[in-house]
Amino acid sequence: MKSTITPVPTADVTTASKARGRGPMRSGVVNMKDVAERAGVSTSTVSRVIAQNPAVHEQTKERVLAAMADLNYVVNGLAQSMQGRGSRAVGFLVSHMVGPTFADVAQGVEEEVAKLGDLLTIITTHADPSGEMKALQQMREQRARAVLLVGASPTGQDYEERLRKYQEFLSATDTQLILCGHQHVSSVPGLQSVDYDNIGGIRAAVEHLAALGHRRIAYLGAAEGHSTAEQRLRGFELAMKDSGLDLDPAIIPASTFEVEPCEAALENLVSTGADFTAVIAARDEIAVRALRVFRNHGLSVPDDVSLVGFDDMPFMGDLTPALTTVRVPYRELGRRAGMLITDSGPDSPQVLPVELVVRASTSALHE
Amino acid sequence: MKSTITPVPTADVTTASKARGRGPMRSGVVNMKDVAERAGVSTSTVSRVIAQNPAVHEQTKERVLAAMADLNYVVNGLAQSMQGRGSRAVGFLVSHMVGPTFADVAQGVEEEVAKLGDLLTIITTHADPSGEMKALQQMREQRARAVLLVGASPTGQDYEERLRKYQEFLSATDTQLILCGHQHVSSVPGLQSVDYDNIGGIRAAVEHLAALGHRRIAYLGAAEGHSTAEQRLRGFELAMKDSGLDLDPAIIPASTFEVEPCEAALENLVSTGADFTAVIAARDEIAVRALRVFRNHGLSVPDDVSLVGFDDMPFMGDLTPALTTVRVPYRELGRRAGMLITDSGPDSPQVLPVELVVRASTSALHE
DNA sequence: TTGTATGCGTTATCAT
DNA sequence: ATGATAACGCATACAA
Repeated sequence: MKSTITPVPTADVTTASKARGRGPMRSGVVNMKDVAERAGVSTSTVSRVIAQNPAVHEQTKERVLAAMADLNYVVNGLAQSMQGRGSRAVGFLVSHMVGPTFADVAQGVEEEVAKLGDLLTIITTHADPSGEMKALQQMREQRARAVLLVGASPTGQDYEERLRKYQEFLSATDTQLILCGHQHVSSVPGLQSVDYDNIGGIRAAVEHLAALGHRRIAYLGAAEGHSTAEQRLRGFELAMKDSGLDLDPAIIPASTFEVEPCEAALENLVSTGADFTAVIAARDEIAVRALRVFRNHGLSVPDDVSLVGFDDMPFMGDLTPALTTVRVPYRELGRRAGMLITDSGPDSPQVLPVELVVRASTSALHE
Repeated sequence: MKSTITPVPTADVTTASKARGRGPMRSGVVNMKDVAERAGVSTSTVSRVIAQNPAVHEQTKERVLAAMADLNYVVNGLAQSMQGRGSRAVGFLVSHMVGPTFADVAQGVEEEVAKLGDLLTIITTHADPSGEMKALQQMREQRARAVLLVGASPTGQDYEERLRKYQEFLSATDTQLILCGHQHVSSVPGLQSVDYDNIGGIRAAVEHLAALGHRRIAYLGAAEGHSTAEQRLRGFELAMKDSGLDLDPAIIPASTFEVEPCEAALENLVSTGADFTAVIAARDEIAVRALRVFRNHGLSVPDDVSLVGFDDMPFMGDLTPALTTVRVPYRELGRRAGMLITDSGPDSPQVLPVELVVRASTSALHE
């Protein structure tokens, strides 16, 4: 029968309190050498047992395993990572951890990288270049396998320049850089990306409204300088043109991707009696505000005006009226990004399709 | 003038391709020794510069800094951590990364631990003991500073036993175990916890309804075996008693904490003409379904029946009618957990207060 | 102020 | 099948 020693984890180890000369103190945690001594073998053998190396005698292996159990041994992953195989960290950089879209993307990534035993490290950058650099530096120091830049970014030459710097920055530690939920940037060599079809989503919305007879479609969230906002706006412009509809600046108020300014802009549109029969909101959160504005003004959705959102956030189908919106496969987006890291997906830039979910907030134009 | 050498990160390092005898191959990444040689100093000096040790001559320091820049040197955080210096991992274990509550808690934790330079590692356990153990093992191997068990859990002796095991398990690597969003478990010594006031939240809901004249209050989400569900149900029972109201099993259908069964239970209640004037849903998501059921049956909220939810998820104020619900400070919950790790908060078990947000779904009982 | 020597815990190579 | 040894990259005690 096996011995039933109850080990006291951090104490009673042979060398625990050994008086030593130089260098830092022992952590007090059981290490491989302790196991080796207890099992009467060398550390090499212990290492082999851990690595499941078959070239270990069955009996020896059992002795080692027993020693490990007795001493409550836990292999040091940091030391393992130092042996060249690289660390198992995958960095997930996001401006803020906000809402279900973040959660879905993160979940998708985790599902994939966990398959290989990689660890997802999430850092918020506060939408700040210096925060971004700080996070990248941490990921370099951790010798991360990959870093995901998740979500929208400022647009323009500046940012591409920054990405280029990031890419070079990370190359010093052989860390892969991946854009997730951001249009592909071809000017940065070696930069991979996974995105979803913003343009197609807005196009679907426009075509849906056009098919219902709408010709005067307002757009909320028209903004420059924000990658996602620009993509969606561009989609709107393209689709309107392709549908033979007029792009009237009067009902495409320039604002930001934020909720408040859009609400104010719509408020203004409604108060001044602007001419439109439908509204496309660049984000569900804007659409929700629009709903509120219309209600305040005694306007009925969809009888007086049709409304389409974007993202299909939770509860959008539970509003009154239920919101017609564009569903984005955020979870799948994360999964694809993860597959890029684990080499189980194609290397070419991916753009995931989105889907228009038609609900009650849109209806055919009367007469 | 300084030299303007453009360094090629992973190549051209003096010892990069040195033929060697034993051990693993060099990673090819610039290390401290490379920097030391280039600066004409010892690695000790380089180390001191990195550690901001003031006992380094200004000129020497600049030479070292220059060498680091030239070679594109990045300190190895893993090696640092092995000396007890570098940043450490903080594990965030959650069954699924779902919704804004998860995101808020995680954001709160990150805010705090980032202050010490620690890294937040998020792992999903799939509500599965073996997944939990796997995650704990990974965190031990990473020598994590702390592990957070986030969210509800199964209840019962079994689970407390498991927690005890977890605690002992993690003690082998000096890793702190913290419960977050779960009632304190005093039977496990050394186990810390941060929770919010489920009981008080439901009590506030009951008292609000009672003040409005309601006496027949139904409860949706009455379930055993789920820590949060049990807490809230217990809060309901206590508050009803304290308010002098009857606990009628007929309108407290036993179900689960899941949405579907609760919806079915309410459907049944309504169809059979059960006697109640108000409903408390144990979660907002259940409340949303209740809204749907009432609408389908032509019942008006709050005219025919008042409704209260719990969590104050996004958009609850945008429903029709706007939902009265209990707001939980999830972000602050995360922050407190983080403070436990960084030792900037009290060690005693914390229970954060919640707040009833009164909106349109509740109203005074007619006559 | 700086360098030397040693240790952190692991794995890979070579030799037996 | 097993062990001795030399890395991995860094930090510290001590000597100078």
